[in-house]
Amino acid sequence: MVTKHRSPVKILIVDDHPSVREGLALRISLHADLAVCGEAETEDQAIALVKQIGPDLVLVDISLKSGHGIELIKRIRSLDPAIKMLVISGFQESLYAERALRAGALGYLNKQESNAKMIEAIRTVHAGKRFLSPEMSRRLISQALGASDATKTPIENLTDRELEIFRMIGEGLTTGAIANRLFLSTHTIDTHRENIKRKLAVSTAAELSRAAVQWLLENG
Amino acid sequence: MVTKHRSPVKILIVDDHPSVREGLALRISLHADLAVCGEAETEDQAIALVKQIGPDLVLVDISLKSGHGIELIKRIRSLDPAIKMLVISGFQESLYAERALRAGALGYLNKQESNAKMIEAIRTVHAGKRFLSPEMSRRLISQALGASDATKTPIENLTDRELEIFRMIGEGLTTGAIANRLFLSTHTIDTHRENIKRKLAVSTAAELSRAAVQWLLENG
DNA sequence: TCGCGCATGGCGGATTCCGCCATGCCATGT
DNA sequence: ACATGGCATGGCGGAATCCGCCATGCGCGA
Repeated sequence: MVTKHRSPVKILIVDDHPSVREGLALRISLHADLAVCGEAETEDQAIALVKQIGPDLVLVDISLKSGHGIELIKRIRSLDPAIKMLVISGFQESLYAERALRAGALGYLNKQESNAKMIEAIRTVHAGKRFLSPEMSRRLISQALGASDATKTPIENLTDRELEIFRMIGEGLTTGAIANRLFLSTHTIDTHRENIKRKLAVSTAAELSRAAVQWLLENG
Repeated sequence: MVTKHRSPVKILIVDDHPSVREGLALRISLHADLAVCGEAETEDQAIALVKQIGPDLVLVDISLKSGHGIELIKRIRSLDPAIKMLVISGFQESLYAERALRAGALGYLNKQESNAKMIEAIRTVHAGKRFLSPEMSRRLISQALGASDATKTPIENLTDRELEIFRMIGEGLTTGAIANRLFLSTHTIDTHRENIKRKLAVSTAAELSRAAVQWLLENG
């Protein structure tokens, strides 16, 4: 690819909170080399905009209602691997960060970070380099070096899909409601519930619900 | 121009996400009759700023890490009952919303709401009137029309037996397990569950479970 | 005495739970 | 190239639960 000298980086913002989107857009627009080229509220909106305007970089809020943004990241990567993605999140939990990075994002940023840090992250990711918090880096490195099991909680052994459903259980959704929201059979949700229960070592639906609500309150 | 204008409403924003604060501040600053006079990240910071600058209205994110903002609302009201408070939240959960309103907030707004809605909420609350979502209003009204005492929290309207069962639900016990422990028929537990659901204004078993776990975690 | 809240429990249909199995996909290793 | 294994999807059948309705009895206050 030819390096572009003057045209600003086209950035697409994906977040389901209008206030967050506006805040991010404002902060970005203060820099001449960056330009917000669109905003999306949902995963489908985001995909449509990616196809339509072909952004250079997508800023994804990982705490989207459906799919946690992980699915969105996967879809964007499969659409165009050249598009850089930076994940922003309110969770300090590395849980989502690691999944997001594995799915194709180049960087991970906490919402609490300063404006300057965010701009730095955007520029770093746009240059094709990873941007991680020091603690994230440390954790991933130590994990790569071997001692992966010790630091993992049972929750981290859940697959992306399982975690998504686990969160919905924690939000108080019924099996049917989850199936509807994900356009899946209730049998599928049943199976996922079964697998989650096994991984978390709980035996009844009531215990599963309790674990999900508790985890969500502590980590959401 | 020699217009005789009222001084703008002084608004203090309390939220632990800088990006959310900036987004809110931007949206507010577009209106001449409103002015952001300060931002706080923590409960203590908020109290200090309230004492220092005496805002007309405080915008509180209910999902603060410590105290869920409820304690903050109580403290501000005891400092100066004239200060209006509007609660914003990413969650539609009635448990916190209702507590917030009872603690002294005048309005409750979901983060997903449009800019116009938020400005409307701010002006309504500043005028000393309540601002609630249709959903919240419906719940509170149906609750008021029920046989419950509106001056108490929903939980306090539970009978001893109901509270006992509510706690067990929160511990993750199934209907059958509760029946066994109390030497009662499962039908009896069913009826109690039904009555508890009505009093707490929730509609499904999943929501009941969520409310029970949440309440148990917050109260011994 | 009358009513009302409270605890108890039954009924029937809808839904969910639970363990089991099957298929298809894809990444990984040999 | 092929085997393996993890992941997502979803069907089956019996058990349990949920859900709204109703009924009984008891105690307490108007």
